[in-house]
Amino acid sequence: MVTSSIGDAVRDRCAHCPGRADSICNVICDEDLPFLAAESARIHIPSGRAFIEEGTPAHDFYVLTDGRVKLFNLLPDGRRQIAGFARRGDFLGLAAAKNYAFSAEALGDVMLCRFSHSSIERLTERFPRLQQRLRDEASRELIQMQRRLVLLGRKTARERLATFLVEQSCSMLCRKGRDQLTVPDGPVLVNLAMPRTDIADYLGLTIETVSRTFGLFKKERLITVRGITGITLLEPYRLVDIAEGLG
Amino acid sequence: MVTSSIGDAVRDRCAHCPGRADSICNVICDEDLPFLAAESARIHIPSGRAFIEEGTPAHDFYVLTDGRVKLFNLLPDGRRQIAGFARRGDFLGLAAAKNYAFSAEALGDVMLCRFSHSSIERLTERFPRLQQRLRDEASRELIQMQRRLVLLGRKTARERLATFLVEQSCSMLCRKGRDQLTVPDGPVLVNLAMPRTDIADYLGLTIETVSRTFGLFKKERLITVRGITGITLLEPYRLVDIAEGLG
DNA sequence: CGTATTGTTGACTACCGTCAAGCCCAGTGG
DNA sequence: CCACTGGGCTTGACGGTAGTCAACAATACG
Repeated sequence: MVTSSIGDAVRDRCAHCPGRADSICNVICDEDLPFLAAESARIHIPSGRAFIEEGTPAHDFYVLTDGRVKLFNLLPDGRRQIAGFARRGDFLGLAAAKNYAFSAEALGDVMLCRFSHSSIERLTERFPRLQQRLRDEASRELIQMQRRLVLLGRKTARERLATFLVEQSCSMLCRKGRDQLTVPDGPVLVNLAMPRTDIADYLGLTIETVSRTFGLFKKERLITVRGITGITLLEPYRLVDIAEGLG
Repeated sequence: MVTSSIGDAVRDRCAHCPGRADSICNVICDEDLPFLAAESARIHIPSGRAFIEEGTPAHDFYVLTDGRVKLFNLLPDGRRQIAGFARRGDFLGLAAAKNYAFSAEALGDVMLCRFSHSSIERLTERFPRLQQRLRDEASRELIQMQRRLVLLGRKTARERLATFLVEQSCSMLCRKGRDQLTVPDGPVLVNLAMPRTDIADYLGLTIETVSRTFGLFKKERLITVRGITGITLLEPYRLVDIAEGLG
């Protein structure tokens, strides 16, 4: 594959995983692509389909190459907690021992790259840097988890929704930047692209509370809403303050 | 070091980290102990002392060789969320990128083994199995985190405290078994060994709610309390049901 | 255009948080 | 030995935030 810049070279290295520049496949040299291809399989998941079920034997890892995925846990009576949303380039399956510790469902159409655990073993043997990448991925997730614990354990509904909006806007603006809550001074358009039930189950609230809190934000001129999923953050910095409990 | 059984051999392998049989040091062969010793430092932390502060540059990993540690995050106004409690054999510092994503404080006297990041690099180069161990450690933590999200996002105060008690009893009974909520049929004695504020901040509740819920459990003959920290679970299986939302 | 699904709004409720008083117990000093 | 003190825990009264239930509106879809 001929490329003109380092950025492109990295991005285009793997035909299976064209996502993030630091995606799993990009620790691998060009000449090894056939080896990589032999160890993975491309999979298409239609919208709404679950493809990992909590408690089932964990045989595979996945790299999300296109679309979005929600990861969640259920209580026996049906209460649901969404642990997070995965995006293009994300690695799925680290939160598993013998069995998966979560369920995963496509949010819209999804393309995945599947690697069996034994494939990953072979790949890490051949590409030691991959081990490091996996550890970094796990660290990144652990950091996010800590923030989510604070959100669910100690924040009010208002703070939770503000956190969510800022988080979403960060992840839209820049893939790498979503780990810190930095936003521009001016208005930001965010496309939530998920129903209210998902927002509620992610924030540990009910859809009614989510709806009411959106209403408050509108009334306070913090956001404007276009349709259902199109949200414009009018004063992102104020939302950041609210998210941190300073608003 | 002369040992009589495989179990002892594994346990005694590392003079620094005598904890779990699968502790970080035990991927290392006997003859390499001097190398390991050169890469780590033993540290004593007195009760109540904080030794990792959220947001500070992350230079080191730690292995907890004795005592207990609480890991937590703070909001600017002082609200605290305890993310978890580390025990002998646990690995600390994976939830960090450039900076630590959490603070850590000794719960009672603590002995640590400190490894700089560069030490870990050298160690993983020399002992590739260590990479695998670190990944496993991260996976284990991620699995726990998922359960904690459900607890904080979707469980009632009653369910949270029941979960906590079962969790604690599991971790007391068997170091490895704490990932599943299996308890004996008969009464179990649990020593909480932490103040109510810590329980509250771990469960996302107030100390008053924790206290009241303990009171309810007593009244329902689910537990008996000796002093402040000595709890006997009279019907562990019923507590498990409550923890899962079935009680 | 009609139906179904999803979202919004309102009235009411309940769980848990807040505030305050009192308790228990350990440690201290008279 | 006992009173005193202080910190952590418990208990009670009250209030607020978010949940529940229900009706209605908006949107999607055939």
